[in-house]
Amino acid sequence: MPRADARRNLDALLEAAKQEFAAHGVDVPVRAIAARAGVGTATLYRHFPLRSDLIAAVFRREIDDVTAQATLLAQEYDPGEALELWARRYTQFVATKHGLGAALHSGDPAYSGLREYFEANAAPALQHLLDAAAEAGTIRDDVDPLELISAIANLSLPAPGGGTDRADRMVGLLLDGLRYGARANAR
Amino acid sequence: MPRADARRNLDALLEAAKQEFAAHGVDVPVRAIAARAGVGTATLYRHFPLRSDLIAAVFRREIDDVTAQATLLAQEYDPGEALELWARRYTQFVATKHGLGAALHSGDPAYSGLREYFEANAAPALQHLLDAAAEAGTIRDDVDPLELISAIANLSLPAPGGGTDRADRMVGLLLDGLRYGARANAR
DNA sequence: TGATAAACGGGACAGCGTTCCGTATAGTCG
DNA sequence: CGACTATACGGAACGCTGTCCCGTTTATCA
Repeated sequence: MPRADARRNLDALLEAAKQEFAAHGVDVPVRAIAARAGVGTATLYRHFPLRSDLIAAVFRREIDDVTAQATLLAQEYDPGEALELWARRYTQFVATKHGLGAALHSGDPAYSGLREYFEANAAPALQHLLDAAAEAGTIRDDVDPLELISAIANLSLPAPGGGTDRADRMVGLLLDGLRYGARANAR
Repeated sequence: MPRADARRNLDALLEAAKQEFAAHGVDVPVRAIAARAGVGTATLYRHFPLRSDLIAAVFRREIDDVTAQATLLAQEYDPGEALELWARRYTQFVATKHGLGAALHSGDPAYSGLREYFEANAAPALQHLLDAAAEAGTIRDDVDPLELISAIANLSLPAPGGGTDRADRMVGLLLDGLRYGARANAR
């Protein structure tokens, strides 16, 4: 069992990192995170040997949030509606967390674990939404959740030019594509 | 008129940077680029006041290459074929130049000029291909080249998991989507 | 309460982007 | 052809980064 202060500091670091990332991006210096958490840099590095480990841990938390929302929406809304709502939130999620997409696509092996975690958790949650909607007949049933989630993520990458309008339009188009073959089971 | 040695060094720097970027990614140290070019770091910084300026200059060159290929293909192939071929090469281009997509989407104002250059040059070249193909009746005529080029780029971002298979499949799907409404002019 | 393993803070180190400044040289003019 | 000068040069210096080290503090438990 870890010492109580160690656990306190770990929580403080995760929270401080989340705030600093939101305020100044993932490139914020580690010292700033440690300072906000009220600990020394060595304490940070004891819990997260690499800077990327801390980033991964924070994003893992946020992936958990998104996953949880999927199952929540599935319980409270009609299948088709739940899928639509979740896609919208996911778009917002990716567009907001500026570093996430970049980290997942960086190819840096430091984030391969994060990618696997993402695929292992978010994909099944989406699969559940897709299955329910397909059974209700509102969408086609031949889409791979991993490819769909990846496509949504790519389309949601923040375009420096404008707001999230473009992403919303593209994702809407994608969802219409899902509805296109509903019940028809056409290739 | 600039001094002859200055121009020589500028060319050497661009070539060295291109090679270093290809070999070690865009995060390669400035000193390594200067060393390969056989100049001091100050010389590099005199020509490119910011590191990002050098990156932008190299990518500008490569954007020129892609743009030139579009007009070249338009002369040598049927409209539909030229579009297909160019899309394939563009996919390869984005997938290979690991830093390009990240730079264009980073939101870093240092690259906003690069983005504008890209849009000002590549988009018209693609527009030309699209117009020709639309006139030949092989594709629909209601697509914005900027959105299409952006979508292709996003779908072509290298997926850390596998090769370019996924990107090829997604882009192929997109092109099929273009062909879908050909001559029908259906919304 | 005192022993001790666990955890701590902050300074040290190497490497990065960027700047400074004394030196060398390409281009020009007598 | 040779000297003069603006231009360009190299490399050391600076500040900041991620990461590591080590002497000190503290939570835990007999």
